[in-house]
Amino acid sequence: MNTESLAFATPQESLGILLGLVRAEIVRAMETELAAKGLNLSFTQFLILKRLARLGPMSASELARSVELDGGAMTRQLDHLEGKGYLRRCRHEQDRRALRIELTDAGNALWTQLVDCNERVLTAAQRSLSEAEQAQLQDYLERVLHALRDKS
Amino acid sequence: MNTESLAFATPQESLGILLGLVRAEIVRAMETELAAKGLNLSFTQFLILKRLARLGPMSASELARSVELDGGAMTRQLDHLEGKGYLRRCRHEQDRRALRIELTDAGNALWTQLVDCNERVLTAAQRSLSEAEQAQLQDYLERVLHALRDKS
DNA sequence: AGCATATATTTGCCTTGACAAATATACTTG
DNA sequence: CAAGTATATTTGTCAAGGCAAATATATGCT
Repeated sequence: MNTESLAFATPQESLGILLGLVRAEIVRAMETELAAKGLNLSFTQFLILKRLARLGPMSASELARSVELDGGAMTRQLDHLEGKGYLRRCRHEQDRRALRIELTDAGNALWTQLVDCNERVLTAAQRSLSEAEQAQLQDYLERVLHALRDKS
Repeated sequence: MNTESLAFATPQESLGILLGLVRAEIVRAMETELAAKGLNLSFTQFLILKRLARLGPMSASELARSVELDGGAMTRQLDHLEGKGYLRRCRHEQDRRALRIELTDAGNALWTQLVDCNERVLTAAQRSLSEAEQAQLQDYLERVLHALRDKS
């Protein structure tokens, strides 16, 4: 180039941008890991599977809320994941409006692979932070989140 | 509800999700602030204007890289912002392929309003963190970012 | 100079996610 | 119980962004 106005990188970013950059890198890294295993999953799909694996069966809207995904978008992701055979839409016993989304055996099997990817990426991302610092980072982020949500 | 399986909130989220949640809240808050001032700007557009105001004129692709936005998407955002009269596409003196994007007077005037919104949102977001903690959060995030980028 | 390669911008195509409307149930109150 | 309101899921529509192809320049090498 010429003017050498290095606009890239991260020169004292404001929080909003910085968060976006970090998140984008994590998403990218995760999807790369997944692709390396021959898995064709988006980060969103990974999150959905993670929730189900961690918290067990739940309704589509609970799932949507927990991942901050729109209900409509969730319906379509469920279509994909059900199509791939990783989960099942069952009837909800107490509420006939709702579904009970549960992992299939294939879904559970898949999860064991995903744990791995997840682990590797998070470890790599935080490798320059001590255990204490990692905990602190998490704490700070949670406090920021609460501050934004409770506009008290 | 029934089962009370509180899947919402933020019970020990992994970094990826947490970052997404925080960022989403910041974006939401910023756009709300903007709308409150009668401004119809997306967070992305805000970022573009911010870059130009802070770093001065630069090419479209420098701008795109610095906001982590795809080149094609940038072209379209520039269309919008130029249409609203906030910026101008000029010829780049040294490189006839490139553009020199610069703020118009209206764009600079707008920026003085945006600084305000930006300030308010970031202050609110970090209000439960001390100055020292805010700096530390920034530092941690930058370290994570570097760790992810330099896969050394 | 001639050619191959790299970069800047634009455009077309496609996917994702937000929002709103439609439908089916649930819940709440008079 | 009936009416009104709230919630769950699905579908249509739209805007935003990623990717690839097209075009115009630049740059580097021979």
